Amino acid sequence: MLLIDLARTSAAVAADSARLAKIRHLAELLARVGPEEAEIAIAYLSGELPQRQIGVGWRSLQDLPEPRLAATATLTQIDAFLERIKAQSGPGSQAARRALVSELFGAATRQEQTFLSRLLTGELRQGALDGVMIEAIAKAADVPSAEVRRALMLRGWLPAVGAAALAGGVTALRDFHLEVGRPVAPMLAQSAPTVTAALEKIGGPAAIEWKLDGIRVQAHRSGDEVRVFTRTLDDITEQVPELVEAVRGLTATDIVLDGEVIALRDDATPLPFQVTASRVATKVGPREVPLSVFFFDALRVDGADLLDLPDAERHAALTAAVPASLITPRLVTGDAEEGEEFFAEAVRKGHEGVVVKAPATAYAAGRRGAGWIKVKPRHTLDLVVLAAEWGHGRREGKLSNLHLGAYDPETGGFVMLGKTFKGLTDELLAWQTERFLELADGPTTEWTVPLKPEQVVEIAFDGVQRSTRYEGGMALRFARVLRYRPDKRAEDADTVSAVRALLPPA
DNA sequence: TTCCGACAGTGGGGTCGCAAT
DNA sequence: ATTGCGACCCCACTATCGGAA
Repeated sequence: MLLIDLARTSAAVAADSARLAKIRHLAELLARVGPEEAEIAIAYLSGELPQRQIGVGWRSLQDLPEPRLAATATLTQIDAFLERIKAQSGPGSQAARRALVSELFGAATRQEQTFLSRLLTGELRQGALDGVMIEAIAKAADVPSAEVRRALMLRGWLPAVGAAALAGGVTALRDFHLEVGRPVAPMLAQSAPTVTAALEKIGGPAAIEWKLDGIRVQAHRSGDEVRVFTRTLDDITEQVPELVEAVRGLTATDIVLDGEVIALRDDATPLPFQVTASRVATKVGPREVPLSVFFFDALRVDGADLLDLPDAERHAALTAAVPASLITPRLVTGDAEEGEEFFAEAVRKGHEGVVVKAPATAYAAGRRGAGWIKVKPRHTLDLVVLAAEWGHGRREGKLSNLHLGAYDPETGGFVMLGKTFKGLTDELLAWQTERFLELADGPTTEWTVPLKPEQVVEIAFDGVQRSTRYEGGMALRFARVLRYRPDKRAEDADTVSAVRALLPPA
């Protein structure tokens, strides 16, 4: 199959807003692709690469050669080429990559170039990724989409699942099983503003667990062999020896556990997320900060798969196999007041919040099902918009991303604390574009419009963290817009010292 | 007919490793 | 030694479609 076939399908998918039409376009193409190229086609059309990453990002795709007129490249050829690009390493590798990228794009038509650069930068923008592709595979292979979804959870890689479905139907999909050593796509959580709201959503007693601000891990053990994977199924075994030892210390030898690694102080309160992230990312050099691990789910214990069991039964298996010191604190209750107090206690101890879990829910990966609901405290500040950036994609032509500042009464100036683009409705985007063009003041760059510091905006965020990026030495975590405050003047905005007071101890 | 679950899109700060400067 | 890029960790929110109610 030719790359241009995929590029055309992608364009057709992008042109139709209806999801069913997108699925039809994708399924039609999948029906035509041969077994050798099925994985590549599914990967590309769901915005992924068989190589996963090849070391080429937006910057490497800035100056591309003129396109050709004739499209001749096959999927197999493109795949082999990307493999070559990925294989470059050592001194001279960046130049070699550039040369190969140039060769690849020089042999492509304009439409192929567009498709390839979007694919390589991870911005396919066709309104279809894994979720829609699952439906397209189900349609093309004439199998229930639930079967595709389940196989994906177990295998963690949709192109492989899709190729199997196209070649062997439901029978092939049912051949995917939980394998110790191969990571399962992790179950994710929705969110709610309060524990009370979360309990209402679940509609009965629920398990409430501390939400630790660390890194999600899935630990597999078979005999003495232990492997540890992240949320995106990357293998981080070498970076977390403490976790490996903890799992080796269990009596169960055939086990798959879900949990969180985190760096704690001596008094068991959590260190900032940055500390945990730094420790886990470090492959070479000293490991001064110790890591702790807390498990909250068991997917397999002593050869028994638990995925389809309700949460309560999986947790019973977890407590039977793992000592309490390695299990996330948990309370089962239907009482909202008791639940709120448990949440407050977790927050008092410095943790991120809680996760509320419906007792009957099976382990379901991929979808953010209503089985798990996270609850975190929310802070707010009134800040001043210092600049705005032009948006991309569906926000093109709109001023989208805001630079946020706190008031400094000592200088009469403003200290930048970060940016946000979240929480804006289309209406608000339109309004702020007009408003900010009126406030524009100073040298505009290609993307950024500096503003007179007059517009106050109420911002929600999860916390204040230390920053080397901003002069004030602080940045907001997960900032989002709540509403504009036309009633406030810039001098009425929250002050730098008020923000500093929210900074946790080092 | 209305409601709501699931999905895709739009980007945020921070960290590391690696190659180039 | 420093800088820039790519890849990864954490992530919130809105718009939209289409099946459920």
